[in-house]
Amino acid sequence: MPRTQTPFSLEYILLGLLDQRPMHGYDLHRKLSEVSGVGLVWQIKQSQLYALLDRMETEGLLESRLVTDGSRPPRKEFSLTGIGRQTFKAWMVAPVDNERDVRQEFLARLYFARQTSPETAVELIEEQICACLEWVESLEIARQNLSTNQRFDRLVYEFRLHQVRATLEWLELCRRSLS
Amino acid sequence: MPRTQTPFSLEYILLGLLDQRPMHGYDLHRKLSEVSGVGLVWQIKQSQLYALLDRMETEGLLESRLVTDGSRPPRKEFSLTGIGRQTFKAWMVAPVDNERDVRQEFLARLYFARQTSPETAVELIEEQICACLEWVESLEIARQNLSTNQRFDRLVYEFRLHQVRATLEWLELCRRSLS
DNA sequence: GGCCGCATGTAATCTGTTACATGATTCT
DNA sequence: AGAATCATGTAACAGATTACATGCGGCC
Repeated sequence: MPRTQTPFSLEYILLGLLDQRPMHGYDLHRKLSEVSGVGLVWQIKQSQLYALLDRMETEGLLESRLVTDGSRPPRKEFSLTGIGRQTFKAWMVAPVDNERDVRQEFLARLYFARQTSPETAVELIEEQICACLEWVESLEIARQNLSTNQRFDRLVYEFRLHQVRATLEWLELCRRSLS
Repeated sequence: MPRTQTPFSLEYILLGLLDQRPMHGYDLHRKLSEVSGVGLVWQIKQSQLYALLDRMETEGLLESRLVTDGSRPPRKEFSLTGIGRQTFKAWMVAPVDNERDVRQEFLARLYFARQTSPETAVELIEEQICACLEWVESLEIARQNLSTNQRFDRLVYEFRLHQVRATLEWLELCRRSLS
């Protein structure tokens, strides 16, 4: 059964982790609870995790097999299907289209892109730089169209410009660190 | 009946708008749909708005009276109670304690603080600057404690530092524009 | 006659959180 | 003996979004 909805961010994180190696729920939760790697930018609650894995399996993104290892509790090991892998790759190489998505979503994509290959990461970074430059441009236009009495609005646009410019500087830094 | 839970952000926005003058639901929605003022940093769906106003009234933050104006549909005009006003003021003057809350939550507080008085706004800004300086400090410590092979983690901390420093620069700019 | 603005809502659904249930094994 | 770790879940709820329902008055 093919899926109708597009997956949301957390689903891609799980796809990315399972693309590296098959894992069971507990493993995934541990990985996302670390204060390093993806765990630094995204966490998940155990209850949500198991529900999500179930749903992703019925949606055809994952497949599972039961692993019984001696005396330990049986584990349900998940791995990517073809569609799952394809869906993940497409997500990973695309830049985010909103400034507020840089903090979590872009960092997550970068995490996986870096593990794929330096070239993949550099390409992602460069596309994100392009997107940021467009944001700067439209923010500057919006700011210029304000009348002098809209002082608060000006502060808001100024804030966003500061944030995007800081993101741009950081992206340049990332690119340099990968060459 | 006194309320047990603390209100969340959107409730404060509504309190703030109703502190300026009593309004009915439709008015509030229009105000938050403008691409200027608070509407620039926070929006609300009509359905959520009416549900929220109901809840806030039963919680004792608001009171309402029916206004019938000739042939037009009757409106339910809301205004703040004493507790409502008190709750709002306490929220408005406090800095946010997480970097990701600057984008919406701090900007909203600043919007209302500026309308209260320049002094209120300056005080809020200065407290937020203090909070930012602490974030910078702990981010720098976290970054320094990384081993050289945790390159992704370093990028994450570097990103957050860039964002907080940009926020700091912008806050200084805000302060200057108010003196 | 039809559409837009005014004005108030209900119902269903989605993502995510909180709290709880269960049971085995390993560590102290 | 008791606590922590391994391992999988269920149930209830909260905040927010999407879609829909209703009805009046004024304008083109």
